[in-house]
Amino acid sequence: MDVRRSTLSAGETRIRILDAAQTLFAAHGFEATSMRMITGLAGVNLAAVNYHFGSKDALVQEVLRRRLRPLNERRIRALDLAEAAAGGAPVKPSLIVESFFSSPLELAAGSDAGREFMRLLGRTFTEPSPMIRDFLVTEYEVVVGRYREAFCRALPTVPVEEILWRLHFMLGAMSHAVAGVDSLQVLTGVKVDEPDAMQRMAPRLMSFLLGGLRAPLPGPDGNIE
Amino acid sequence: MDVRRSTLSAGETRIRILDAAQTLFAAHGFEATSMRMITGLAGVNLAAVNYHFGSKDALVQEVLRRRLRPLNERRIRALDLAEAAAGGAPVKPSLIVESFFSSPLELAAGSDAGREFMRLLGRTFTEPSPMIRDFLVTEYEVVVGRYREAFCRALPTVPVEEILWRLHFMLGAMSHAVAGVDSLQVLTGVKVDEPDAMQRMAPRLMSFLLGGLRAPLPGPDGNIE
DNA sequence: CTACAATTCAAACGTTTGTTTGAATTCGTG
DNA sequence: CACGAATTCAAACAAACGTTTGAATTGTAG
Repeated sequence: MDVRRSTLSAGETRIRILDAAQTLFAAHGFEATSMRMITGLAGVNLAAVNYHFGSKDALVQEVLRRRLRPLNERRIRALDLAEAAAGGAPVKPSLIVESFFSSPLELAAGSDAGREFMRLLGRTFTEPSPMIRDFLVTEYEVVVGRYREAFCRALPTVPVEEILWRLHFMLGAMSHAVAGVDSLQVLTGVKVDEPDAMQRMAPRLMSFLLGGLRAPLPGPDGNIE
Repeated sequence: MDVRRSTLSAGETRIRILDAAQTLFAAHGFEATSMRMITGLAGVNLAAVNYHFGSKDALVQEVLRRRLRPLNERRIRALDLAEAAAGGAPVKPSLIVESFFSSPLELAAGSDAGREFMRLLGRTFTEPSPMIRDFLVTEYEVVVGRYREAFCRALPTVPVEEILWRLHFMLGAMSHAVAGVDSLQVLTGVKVDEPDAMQRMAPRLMSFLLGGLRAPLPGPDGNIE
């Protein structure tokens, strides 16, 4: 009848499902997004998800993996470059931080789909579901290991536990920042929805992270200063 | 048969539901927690939730409000005290930060239930549901307004937008830190589940937040240094 | 064109969801 | 005790969920 309804050009259905799922997961969360919402937005049959991905859980993983894997690969390459440029010497902490955080910030700033995915990813970190937790552990295993080692080499006098705490805090700040967190967005007046919000945020976040990383360690009895 | 099954001493049912719901919401999220799970853990009849709270959404709000309202009231009082001690002069930024963040950290460090609630609250910030978003906006309206004003008075040379960004980042770091974020917890080796994890984390987080707050502002073209 | 594999489709599957009902029970009070 | 209000209870409600089915359609090689 109309322009090729039948011919979805091989793999088109898969991609339309992934795109629709990413949008809806970002907007409503995993649990609150039904298969019918996904297939409805994608314009495909309800059974297509189970045919192409096997289950809803598998679809969730594929939606995340599709963008997260290239993202972490870029992080690895960025660290490779930094370490190569440093010769045998440790990489400067600020450069390590930049290598880790510039990729997601660029992704979020690059396109609507990128911002949408980073918002989804930020929320995914707080998902309690074991299936998602296990998935994230697997996907982040290598990259976190590499960066942890780089930090330890760059800051040999700082106990490893302190480094891990700081890394934990930095991840939280970035994660929340790109996730938008609409509620406090309204309160603080920070509009993360606007297209260029990420470009304006990125340098500010980077400065904040480095400031936190360089902060004095708390004393043994918990005093800060 | 056993010790007063029938006499739940007036209001006991309400509290048992709230406690059970808080535990399950923190463990599985709002959507993934069913009414039958809640009433099952609480040991009450399925219909009790709708009788005492009206709906599941209303229960969610009450679970959050029960602990969040006193928490934000303590924040207000802490700022009142700091401003009174400063006379008419602006309150030191580090003291403002401490006034805002020490209450939730103490709550998280004080008891298992406190840690459980703060974990739930941290996750709640990333909930996309409009009902939860609106609830949070209402609950945080006053306290965020007060602290925003205090920051602006303490840092008159810093543009208000920069202050809001920093506040946004600090909230994110704290939120993620207390929420646990099990996935990266495993990767970084930071165990947030242990009872004394919050006591050890609090001074470290506070130092990180102050370091981030004091970081140099990025240049007009986005350069940090 | 034929035949086989891949994909799409409408329909239905059994469960689980939040909520409601109306009777039974318990509580507070005169 | 006795009464009306408050609460509990087992049972059922319609709706939505993820998934499966088997036939119909489409794509691809021989």
